[in-house]
Amino acid sequence: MTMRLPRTGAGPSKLLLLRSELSPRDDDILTFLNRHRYATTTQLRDVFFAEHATPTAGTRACIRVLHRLLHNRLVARLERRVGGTSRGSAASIWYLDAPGERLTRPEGARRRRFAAVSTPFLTHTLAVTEAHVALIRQARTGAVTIERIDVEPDSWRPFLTRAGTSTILKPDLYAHLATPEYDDHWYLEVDLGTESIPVLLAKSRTYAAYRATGRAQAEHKVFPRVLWLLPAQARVDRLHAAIQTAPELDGRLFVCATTGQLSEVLEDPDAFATQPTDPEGRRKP
DNA sequence: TTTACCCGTACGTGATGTGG
DNA sequence: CCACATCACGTACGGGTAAA
Repeated sequence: MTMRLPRTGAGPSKLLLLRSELSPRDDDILTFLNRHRYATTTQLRDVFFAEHATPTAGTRACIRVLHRLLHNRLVARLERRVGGTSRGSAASIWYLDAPGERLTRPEGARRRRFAAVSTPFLTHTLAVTEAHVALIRQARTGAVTIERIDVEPDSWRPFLTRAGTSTILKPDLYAHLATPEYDDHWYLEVDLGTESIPVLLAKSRTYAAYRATGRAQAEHKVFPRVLWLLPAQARVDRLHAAIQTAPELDGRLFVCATTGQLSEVLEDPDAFATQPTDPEGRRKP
């Protein structure tokens, strides 16, 4: 014989109450964290508190809001070094606590946990978040309009290669951007210099194989270009050369740049293309 | 009038980067 | 290797505003 015990902790009614107390901005912050898993205080400030008079004031407001969400157990905080023990700053890293994850979970989706991850995974995840934040900053200048951004796993596309192998294309980000002249479609790959050039070439071949299926062209009208974001110019040059000399890779598909060059790439993609003629991935509207 | 909240400035702390 | 500049995060504090 068993007895029913009353639920402890935050039950559904309490959660509904909390949801009604959240501002639209709170919802946006939680949704952003759900999509990206992790974000630093600065990243959240740049996305959600950019209208403040000064960055400092935005930071202050951002921290205040995050502390309120922290108090409600909607978000939690890692206090870890960004970029390892020797380099990086002591940024706070925010992620969804269990109630916050439940609140933002899409209908029918499985529960996800964000607390315990390896440092390399965390660093890469934050770098992807940073790329998205950089796109938002760029959009705020008026240079481009963000039509759509997909984060993993929404950016994933399972497919069969010509050899019949079941594969999944896994871009870190998919971005559809618009300028007055062009629609630009990008697959973004964020590299932190931790993988060998042959590994990057193998990933590049996956893009080539996916392109051969014609499915992305059907989805987007063009095949998006692949933008490799790399930590240093030397690595840009190495990957650039490796792609150019790989006979099975179409250089028109790939753009290599450092993370800091992202805005310049968006301004003039052809200047960074591995093979500048006959640009792929953009289409006149 | 009191309270709670929002905002911005000044400043301390701790870390990185640089030049000698 | 050290001194110094620089940067980012967070706290302290005070002004402003709207609701109770």
